Amino acid sequence: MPRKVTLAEVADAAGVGVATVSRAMSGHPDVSAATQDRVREVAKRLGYRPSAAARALKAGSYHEFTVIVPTGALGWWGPFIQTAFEAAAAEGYRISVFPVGTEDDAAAMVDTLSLAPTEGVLVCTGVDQERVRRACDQLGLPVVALDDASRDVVLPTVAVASRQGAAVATTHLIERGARSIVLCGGSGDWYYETERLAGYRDALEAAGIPFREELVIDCATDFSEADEDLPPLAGLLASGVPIDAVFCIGDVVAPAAFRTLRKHGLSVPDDVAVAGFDDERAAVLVDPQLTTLRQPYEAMANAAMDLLLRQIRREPVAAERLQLPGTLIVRASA
Amino acid sequence: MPRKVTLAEVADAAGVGVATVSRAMSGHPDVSAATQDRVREVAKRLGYRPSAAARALKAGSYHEFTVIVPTGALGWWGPFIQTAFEAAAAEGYRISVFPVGTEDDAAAMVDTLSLAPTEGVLVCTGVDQERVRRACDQLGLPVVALDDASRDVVLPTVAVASRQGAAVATTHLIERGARSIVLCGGSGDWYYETERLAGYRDALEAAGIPFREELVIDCATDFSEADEDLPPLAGLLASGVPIDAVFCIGDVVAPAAFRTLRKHGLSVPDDVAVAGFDDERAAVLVDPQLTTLRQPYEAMANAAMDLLLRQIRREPVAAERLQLPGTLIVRASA
DNA sequence: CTGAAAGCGCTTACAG
DNA sequence: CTGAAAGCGCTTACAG
Repeated sequence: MPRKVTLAEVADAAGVGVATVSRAMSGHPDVSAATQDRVREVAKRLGYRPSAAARALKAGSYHEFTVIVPTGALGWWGPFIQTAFEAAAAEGYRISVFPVGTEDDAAAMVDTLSLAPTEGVLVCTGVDQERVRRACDQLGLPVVALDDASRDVVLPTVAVASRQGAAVATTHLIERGARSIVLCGGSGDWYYETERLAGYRDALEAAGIPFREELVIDCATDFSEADEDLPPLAGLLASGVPIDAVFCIGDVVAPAAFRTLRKHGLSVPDDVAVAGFDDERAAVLVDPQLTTLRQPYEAMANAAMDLLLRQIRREPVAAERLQLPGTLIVRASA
Repeated sequence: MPRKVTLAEVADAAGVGVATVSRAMSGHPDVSAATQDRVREVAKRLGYRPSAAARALKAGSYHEFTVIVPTGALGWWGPFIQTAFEAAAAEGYRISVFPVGTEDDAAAMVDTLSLAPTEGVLVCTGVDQERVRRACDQLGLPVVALDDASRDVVLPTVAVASRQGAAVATTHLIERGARSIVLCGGSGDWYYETERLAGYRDALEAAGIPFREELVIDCATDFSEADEDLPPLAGLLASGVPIDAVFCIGDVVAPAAFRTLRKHGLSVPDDVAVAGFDDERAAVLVDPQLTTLRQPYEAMANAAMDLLLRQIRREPVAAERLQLPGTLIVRASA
């Protein structure tokens, strides 16, 4: 491992001034082709690597954004991060992914960020937006949230259109003949939970199917994707209520729902059609594969990057939730 | 968004010199408690955020490592990255995750890295080690690979002990009564494929069960986790060969294997016991949940960080593969 | 206990 | 087309 080579050393070796080396390396038009070639060749031979720190200090800008992602959901964000990465690269920015264990690490995260060479933060989780707002204001750091969970939005926020998406998925189940559709929903604490419930009701209403309270169950409390089964669904099935479809508020609930249905002798999709929401990895791993409402990962990533870049350029951005429509992906489960 | 506040401005506002502010902010013992408090208070009020660039330039070190991860497998690396992140933080290093689309982006990746404020690279994928070696040598950048795929190792490398792990998993199937164990393996191009095949054979031999060529099938060619089923396994079942267990060379193969078995009227684990390798997310999503050999994610992350830090400290590290033992996780599939 | 000054490695007007 | 010099924002001997 050779020690660090500086611009000055390259200049010496090439017999020119540092300014010329700097220009040659950046392809400045004012430098003669011959000099440019020679300098580049020397730089390469010496293993010259420009100091990102010196550059950033000069430019007053790091060209780096930080994306905060909950570790447990890293996979979930795969397609999103890939697009964000490309969108950032197109503007000359790198992306540094910063994994956090839980949402409550937000405070600690911001402390760390105050030392990081970053120009903006993209928070991918339902954090306490108020707290993040204060922390980022304090540091003078632009911030954008990818968040369909927080009720109160005080950050520029990007999300899927939950209500509309849930209606599309539910309507698909209805079109396939379902009438008694269970909603494996949440406890209602989060924004997307109430929105997707509303979308589910919208679809029922549009089809003239009466809403039945007993078909809406809370699968969020104490839920873990590693759970063997889904107790609330098991309870409903044991009660003898006949059902012909299940709409999972998130794909992550589907594997446990499938196991529970199978355990009760119900086959998917013949006895019970199932649809999900997200189109994350779980959707293609279950048997049968899951019909689901795909979140617009690419569009959300582009929108989030745009919101960040606009703040960098000092353009005004509103602290409101931008909701982008998803797409129904039809697979074997419905 | 306020503009950037510098040390000099804080010094002015606090009525002291910049040196004193610098010392006060870093908690230097030579500065009086009164001054320290006052400076800190002013800094906080002004929203002072030290320039990471200026610090890094002064210190000659960024305190940042880059982890290169294939986007498609982001989720797979969740537990690994979390541990790596913590191990790095304990040494005052941040970790920047750099997603790459395919393994062949390695070249492009290194170009980008030459501009990034990083002090070391952790490559999490079976890249062309020769190429990465040359690129990192050129840049004078320490590098460690997490790689159980490459045959030729020219980088300090960390991996799971594949052969031993495969033997443990296969032995477990044998202990559960299996005698005709299919190996859903690979094409043999990669190191872990031959190693896990060897482990499978070790277990058979130890149990006195003859090895049968026809039970080893290639599930790697053209495989995608989104595939409905596993054609090689379907072919084997159609041929009428009786089987009582399946060992999947990676958990990722299990979902398609489960669908194929079910389609052929075979139930898991009653008719066929199944075991996997990795213990990644797929293992808990399938029905029934998968018995599998868990990779030592935490130990691998700690070892990789240690290898990187030793290079930073100019200690010699060998370009060899360190193989760490995994753990059998027993679930319902076997 | 505190401050003035040098210097980390670049880029970019400015002067030739 | 090229170079000497200033300055980005810090930290840290050095001198009080």
